[in-house]
Amino acid sequence: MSIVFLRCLLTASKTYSTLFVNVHVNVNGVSIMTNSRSESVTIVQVAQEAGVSAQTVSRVLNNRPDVSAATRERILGVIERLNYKPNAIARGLVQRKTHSLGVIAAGLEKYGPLRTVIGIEQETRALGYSLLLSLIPDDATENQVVEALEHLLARQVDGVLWSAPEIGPNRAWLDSLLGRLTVPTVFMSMHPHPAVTVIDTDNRMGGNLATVHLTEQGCRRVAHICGPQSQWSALQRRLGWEDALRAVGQTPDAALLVEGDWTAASGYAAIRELIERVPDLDGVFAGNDQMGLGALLAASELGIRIPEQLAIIGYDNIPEAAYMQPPLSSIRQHLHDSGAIAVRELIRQITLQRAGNNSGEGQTILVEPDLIVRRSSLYAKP
Amino acid sequence: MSIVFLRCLLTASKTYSTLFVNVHVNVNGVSIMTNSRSESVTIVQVAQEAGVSAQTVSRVLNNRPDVSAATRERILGVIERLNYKPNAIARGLVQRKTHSLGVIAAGLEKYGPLRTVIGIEQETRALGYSLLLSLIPDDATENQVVEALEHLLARQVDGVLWSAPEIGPNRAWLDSLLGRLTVPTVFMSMHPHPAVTVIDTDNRMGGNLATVHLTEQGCRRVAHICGPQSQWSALQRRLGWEDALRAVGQTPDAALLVEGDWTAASGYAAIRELIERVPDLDGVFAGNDQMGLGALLAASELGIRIPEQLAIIGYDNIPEAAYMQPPLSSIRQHLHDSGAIAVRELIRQITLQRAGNNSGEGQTILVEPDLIVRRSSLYAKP
DNA sequence: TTGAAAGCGCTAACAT
DNA sequence: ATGTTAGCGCTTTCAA
Repeated sequence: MSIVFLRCLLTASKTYSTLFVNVHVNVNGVSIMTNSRSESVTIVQVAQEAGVSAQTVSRVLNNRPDVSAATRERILGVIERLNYKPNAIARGLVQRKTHSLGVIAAGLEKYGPLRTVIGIEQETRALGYSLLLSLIPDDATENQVVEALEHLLARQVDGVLWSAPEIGPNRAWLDSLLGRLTVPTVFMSMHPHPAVTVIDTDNRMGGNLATVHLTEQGCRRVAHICGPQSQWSALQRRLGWEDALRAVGQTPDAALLVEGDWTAASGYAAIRELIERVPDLDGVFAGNDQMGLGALLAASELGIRIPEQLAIIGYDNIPEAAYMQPPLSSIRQHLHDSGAIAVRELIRQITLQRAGNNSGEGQTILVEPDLIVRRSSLYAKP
Repeated sequence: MSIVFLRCLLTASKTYSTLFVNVHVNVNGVSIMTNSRSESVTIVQVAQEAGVSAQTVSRVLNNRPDVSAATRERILGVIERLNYKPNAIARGLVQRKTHSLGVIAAGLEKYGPLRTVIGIEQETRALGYSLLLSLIPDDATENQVVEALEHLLARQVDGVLWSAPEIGPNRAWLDSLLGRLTVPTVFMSMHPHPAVTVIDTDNRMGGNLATVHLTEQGCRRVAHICGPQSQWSALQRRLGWEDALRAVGQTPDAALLVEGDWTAASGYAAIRELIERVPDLDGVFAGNDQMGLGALLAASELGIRIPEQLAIIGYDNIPEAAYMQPPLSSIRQHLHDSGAIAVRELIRQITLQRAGNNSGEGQTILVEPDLIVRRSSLYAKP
């Protein structure tokens, strides 16, 4: 057994081949035979061993009723003894159904997309399906997207979960995509579209909840640090903010809006910008909690007391929000649930389609978020 | 198109079926035929269309040299025209190689495991493989683990990446697992073992780096908030802490050690505990940045100035660390790289095994972390 | 350079 | 209740 230590050379390019390898330690000649190249057991071998035809074994495997109890017992015994496991690939080929779903996701380093994918995975497995994961960059080119999709389709996934942010209002792009979707597909973030099913959280409602909360605290100049406006969810949150301002008779002011990129760094920069632009700023709705964190630090460095002078609320309700200084109010989404709902909806569509009931009609389901109040938003109206 | 709004009933159980459904809006009868149930194109159809046999098409698909340029061109044209995509399932069945890898992962809600999986996914796709994702709980039972594994193996993955924390020092459990691993497997976190390949970051070195940094700042009473000691990485970080204390002539004191569960909440609680136990505490090495965040808040609430009175360092170097109050020093790991390295190593082993060179010998590769100094650890020795 | 035959492991459809 | 036949879409092997 040898132990090798690697030190990454960060100034060089990021690929493995350019890593500086530093061998430190011992080789010792232990050699345990792990797994001999044993050919795996097939249904025919089980059948022979049990003295029946492969078909009968297949019936047992698929829990068909038309097998005598005695035969079933005997076959189950042989299966156990030979440690036989059905080959899902072969089964998928003949049934034209692989019992696998593909998910195209982006931005897993962010809380929302990640939780959604985790919810998707758990429901997928709970329902007996496998999940093929395909990650694309947030700003993926059409080529990258198509490649990721073709990859999943070549694997004969039974359905696709589209968990990447919609890129811009590019309807043409979407249409080209829809043409390639030869299997049922559910989108996780997308403007409602008559031909597609969308399961999402209600970002506009969430943005509204956050902003109304601030105005109710007495804030009169509420800014918004929004996410990239090319992304549907970020756009909706901003509209929710505007709705809330209009509800108190204000016209959303461009000076109150700064676009960030979801990172704490961008939230930090946004506050410095806003403070300069808007001297009487008294509330900030950050489009996510990371940007909220950056806002908290910037305010602290500028000597602004949160929440007495400036109320701040984030979005996502990440676990860390409760431990920021001060603890950050936020909007909780039910991402895990919406991932699970999407999987169920997708499998429902797969089943329907197989039964020939292909409606072709899209449905949009929006899961409602809720407000979590912590100290950062308890503005003390002067 | 209908839009449905869902409000989650959190007091009820978490399953979809118990969600309270609230239908708000419009149905409109747009019905676009998305994808007709077109049977997909097969190699035989391409062959007929091109006036050749299926084998010749196969040769073109697999870039075999023994096809005349003219025939190749013609076939490629037909493939393009019919929009033919080879069926990877059928190919996998006959070749006994699916070009897919399975990853068993846990704890994706934590930064480290997530980045590792992202690294794995990217390298997997870059090398032309698919990735099947199987998540298990951090404290998975043997049954859950076996089920997840069997699931992947039934799908005929060519190899497995084990990215779940080793649970306890249970060698018997590992042996039972190894017996089931009928395909090459690489572990991401595991004590070195002669029969398995392990790609990991050097957590002991990291723990040591963190602690040495604190002692070099002049801290004399350095506590450690460790992760669950049943997990290999947490255990190694603790040993690194002990190494560093011994290096300055101290004997690690049980009073200086508190076990957390990686959450900010546990870091928060740990500081309150430590302050009570150790009045002259002057340094804390938190086993990850979330616990470090909790520690920062607790210290702040107790009126302890960081770093002047108490130096704190975390681990993982999450992006948010730079925006904590004060910015949190940390240990950066090259998780993305180690994920990528693991994939390469796994595919190497798959290739070797197919060539008959099954060494059966394990190798351990440790990627070295490095220290990131920010304000939280700049202790001012009294 | 190309084609015909066989078969990967399994199940659907029809036998009996 | 059980077996036989055929074939999913592709590649391998061998022959031409």
